[in-house]
Amino acid sequence: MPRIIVHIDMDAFFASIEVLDYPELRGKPVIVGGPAVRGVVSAASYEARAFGVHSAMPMGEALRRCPQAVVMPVRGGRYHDMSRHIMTLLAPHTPLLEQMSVDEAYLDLTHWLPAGATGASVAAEIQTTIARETGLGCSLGVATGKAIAKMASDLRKPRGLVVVPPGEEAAFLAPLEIGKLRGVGAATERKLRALGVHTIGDLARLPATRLGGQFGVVGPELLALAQGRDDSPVVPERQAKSIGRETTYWTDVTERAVLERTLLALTDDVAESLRRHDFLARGVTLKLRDDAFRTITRSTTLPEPSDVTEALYAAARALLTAARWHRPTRLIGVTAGPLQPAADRQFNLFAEDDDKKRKVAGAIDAIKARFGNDAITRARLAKKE
DNA sequence: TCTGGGGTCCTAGGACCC
DNA sequence: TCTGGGGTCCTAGGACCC
Repeated sequence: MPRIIVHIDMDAFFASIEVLDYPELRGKPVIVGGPAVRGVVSAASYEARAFGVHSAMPMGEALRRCPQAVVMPVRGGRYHDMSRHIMTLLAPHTPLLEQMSVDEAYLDLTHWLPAGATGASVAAEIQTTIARETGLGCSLGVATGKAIAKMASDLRKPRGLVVVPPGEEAAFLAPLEIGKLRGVGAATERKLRALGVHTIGDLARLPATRLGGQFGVVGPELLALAQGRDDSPVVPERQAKSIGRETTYWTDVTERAVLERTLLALTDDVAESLRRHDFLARGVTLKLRDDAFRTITRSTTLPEPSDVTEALYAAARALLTAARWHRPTRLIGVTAGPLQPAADRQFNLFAEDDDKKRKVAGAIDAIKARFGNDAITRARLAKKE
């Protein structure tokens, strides 16, 4: 029996929420994004897209293309709240609901269709419900697999609904540009075009032997997808594997003390997130990017899995020292991972010190939860008045 | 044009063990 | 004296996605 997978993708999500909250923006080109210097576009309204503005574009370029655009800062908390509301509207349709990001989800309706309903009718109902309950538009794709449903939802934005009937997957995909295939980014697109592959249909017709070894395991996977075979499952709850924080400076930094201070603040944030989600990290990765956009990472395994700032920061700082990094720095970041549930914490004679720090950290977390993040901070991070 | 911040997965070499 | 082969873990980098 063919599966019935629905992909839902909110239309210009961040920008649409800004228009919702500030109705005077309706009909205007709206860009949600970071600062004009070193910022990028997070979302653009369709009016802004008409000028060639799209997400991930450097802000300077976006404003050159559309000087009259209204630029709004990113309000992550607001989008997150809206996302949760939308998921509660999707949940009644199936227990097999996989949230992919703040504005995207998959539903597997194969065994959850009400009598007399079809994938298309449920998708249409979802679109209507979301518009009524939130005032926001979304596009949907219905197909026998996730990747194909996603490509379908992408085809007629905004407020589209595209159904790919079972058996018509390959025909649906064939005319699309090769770069539209999920898993084909800039690098793979370049290599495929060099082989004369310009559309998904070109790839589907390519003899497997012509792919050779240059695409690794993804080669056969891309070929299968191009031919319409798409059987990855909808997985409701995925285990997080890492938690990280990074920041780009307004201007490059060379002072070691500044790098360390930022690293401590980022690590503090990561540790708090670990505790909030009941995870222990087995390792730490430091990330640095220089003024020429060259990025390096350095990672290490912790002596004991941990969720306290002191242990994570000691490791991150040691990595910074060992990296012998003296370049002008534009970005610094720290990631904790791989993760394990805190319930797996081993009794350890040497972990008593950690245990005290965890109790202090837990008390601080509680104060932040009650009075806000600014209520308490480390002496080393306190702003000098 | 001058490139954010949050992630996942794959590759490849070397260490280490049996 | 010079040498196998498999398995697993660790680390660094890169491709990709939203």
